[in-house]
Amino acid sequence: MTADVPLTTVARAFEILDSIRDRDGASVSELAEALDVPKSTVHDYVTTLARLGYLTNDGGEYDLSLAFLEHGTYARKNVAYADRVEPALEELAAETGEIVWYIVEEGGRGVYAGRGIGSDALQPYASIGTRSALHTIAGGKAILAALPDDRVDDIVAERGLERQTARTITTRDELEEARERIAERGYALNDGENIDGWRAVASPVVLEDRLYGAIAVAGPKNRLQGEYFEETLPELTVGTANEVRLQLRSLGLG
Amino acid sequence: MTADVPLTTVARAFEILDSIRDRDGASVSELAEALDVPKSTVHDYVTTLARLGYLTNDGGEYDLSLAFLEHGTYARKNVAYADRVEPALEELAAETGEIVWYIVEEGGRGVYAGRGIGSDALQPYASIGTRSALHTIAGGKAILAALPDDRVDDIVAERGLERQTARTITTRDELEEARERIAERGYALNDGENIDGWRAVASPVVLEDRLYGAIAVAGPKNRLQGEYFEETLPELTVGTANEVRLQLRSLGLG
DNA sequence: TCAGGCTGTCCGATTATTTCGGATACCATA
DNA sequence: TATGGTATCCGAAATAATCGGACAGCCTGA
Repeated sequence: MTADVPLTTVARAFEILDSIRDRDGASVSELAEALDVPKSTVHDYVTTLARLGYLTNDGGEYDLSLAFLEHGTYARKNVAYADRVEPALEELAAETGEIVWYIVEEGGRGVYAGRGIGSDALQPYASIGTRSALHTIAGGKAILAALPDDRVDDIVAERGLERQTARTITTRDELEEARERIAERGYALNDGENIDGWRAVASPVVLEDRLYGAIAVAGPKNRLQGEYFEETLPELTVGTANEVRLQLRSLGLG
Repeated sequence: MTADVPLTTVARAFEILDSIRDRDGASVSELAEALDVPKSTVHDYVTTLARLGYLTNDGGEYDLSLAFLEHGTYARKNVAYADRVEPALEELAAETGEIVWYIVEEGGRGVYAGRGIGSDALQPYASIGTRSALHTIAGGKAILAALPDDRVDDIVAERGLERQTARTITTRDELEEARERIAERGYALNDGENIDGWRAVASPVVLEDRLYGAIAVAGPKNRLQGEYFEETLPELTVGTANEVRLQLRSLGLG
């Protein structure tokens, strides 16, 4: 049940936090039942977490506090450099009218770390912090193409290649073929592999052999098609990825 | 050293996370020295946190992971309803050209939970998740005016009224006077009480006796002055607060 | 190539902490 | 005022965290 880690108490604390999030807030009894742990034990955890400021307690209903936002914003800035990337995302969003994402790999999954919203953008299906399987999204495929083979091996071994739609890449052969084509062209395309009717174009951000993430433009199939989808958009996306690369270099990274 | 809570192990885990954040990433030895804890103990903590996905480990350098972003985004949506508020913030930002914030009270402090950026906005001094003392910011004063007296007593007892600039409110009498004026007018003004040269106007968002937060417009003193600062901006801000109130009501809250 | 000094990591007995049933207190609602 | 549901408190038993020390890995400079 609890992960096999040195400190089981810490693992349980985060398990409880996860459970509270899944349930959109929860009471002591609710958690005790859900996790099959005595109420008194759950009580120890939630009071500790509440006193530390990581849980709010609204009349016995516990929920995650905004303290996570503080840590999350820090990680976005200092680990993903998303704040430095966002101006370029906004630019590309303004040019295309679509949603633009900055995707970062963490733990073998793709994290949506930055966003730009264009004027024609549809309601986004993800938000900052959302995680997706790398092989199902354009940005993730761009990242997989830029990562060394053995890292890809590890990721596929750990996370698999789960199907999301009829078009999802599900075999290692298909993935390898895609990686080669992406590496050759410098950009990745996605045609309904994650969500039916959605397409995307993505380009990796690589600086001095270090992969930072990928820039992705996403939109509905009826707008992203033909030459625009296959040539214009890739060109723009690669251009933005380059811009971001230079921006990161100017920070002394790489 | 460690807070007086039922589960010291959990407190120590978060202490380590805080310390890593303060140091902008840290190694085992660094943390061991800083916290005066044996290396082996620190090692147990960081490996646990890393295996749970809350720390990244880049060649012995540990740093917060984007997992906090996931939790933080959740809290922003489900605890603060910031995503529902942001369209109105953007509107007000577009109208005024300044930065607009949605401030929420948590643990006796003000948390910047949502943001809209106007076209003339200067580089913001805060970011999403930043916390400020309530009595030093317009949004915080609006919140203090809307909270019941005994809650304010508790907050002042816990957090005090620390001075930030020459103009900061530092006595309970001044605060009480401000609260009355704000409650009467429906909005709060800030004139360099947090940062010299910055002014702000804020209005609380109250729905069926429940206080959700406050809308604040902030900008440089040379732009926010005279009738515009004292009449036009308050009017706009109160209007937006109302809009947000209706938006929250339509969600079935209150 | 090797030594030195710095890391991170592993181990296991000791020790301190967590655990959990049960008792109690609280707070609605009927 | 009783009732059924909560949260909270307590303390002995059991378990998990702790920490010194041993080891391994990795640079750096000779």
